[in-house]
Amino acid sequence: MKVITHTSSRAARGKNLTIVWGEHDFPVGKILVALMAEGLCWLGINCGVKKLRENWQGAELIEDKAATAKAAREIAHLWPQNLDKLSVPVVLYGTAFQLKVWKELLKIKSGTTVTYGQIARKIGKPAAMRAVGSAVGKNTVSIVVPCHRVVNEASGKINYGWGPALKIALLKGEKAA
DNA sequence: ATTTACCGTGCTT
DNA sequence: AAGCACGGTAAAT
Repeated sequence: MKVITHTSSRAARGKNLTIVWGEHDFPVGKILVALMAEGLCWLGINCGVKKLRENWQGAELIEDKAATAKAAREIAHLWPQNLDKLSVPVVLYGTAFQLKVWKELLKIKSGTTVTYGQIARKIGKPAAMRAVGSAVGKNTVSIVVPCHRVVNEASGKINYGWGPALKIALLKGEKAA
């Protein structure tokens, strides 16, 4: 899987960008797939365009289901084991710190989980697990960048942007496969 | 069992 | 430019 990264703050994101998006079926719900010229820049679960607009403020958003169908089909087909074979490049916009965290997420094997603390240690900032938590939460390409494989160290506390039930469903699907 | 300290980000003042 | 709230964990109370 090809990954393209851009360092930017949230506010600077989306200027002069055209993004096409569409909603498609996925085993655990509807996914909203968004593509820009470089590749896949957003994947939300049951989320609606509102979230997309919040994250790409300055961008021009165009609904075009036909344009996103191919990528969506590929994602549904490759999940859960083979997402790293995705032919569409993944485009990540974030701060240097966020990009580091997201790249760590990409290394997590399907069917396994890591804790926020482990990621903090891996990126050389062992005390920054809270920051890792917020960076994980700001991931824009769910499922492909497996933010759902990051769990709390203690007890069964589950926190997930698209709802805890979805996180469980994703993990269950990957474990079973 | 509660509180404190740690870090990066984005929103508010 | 400074302050605040958020999010997860280990250590101190």
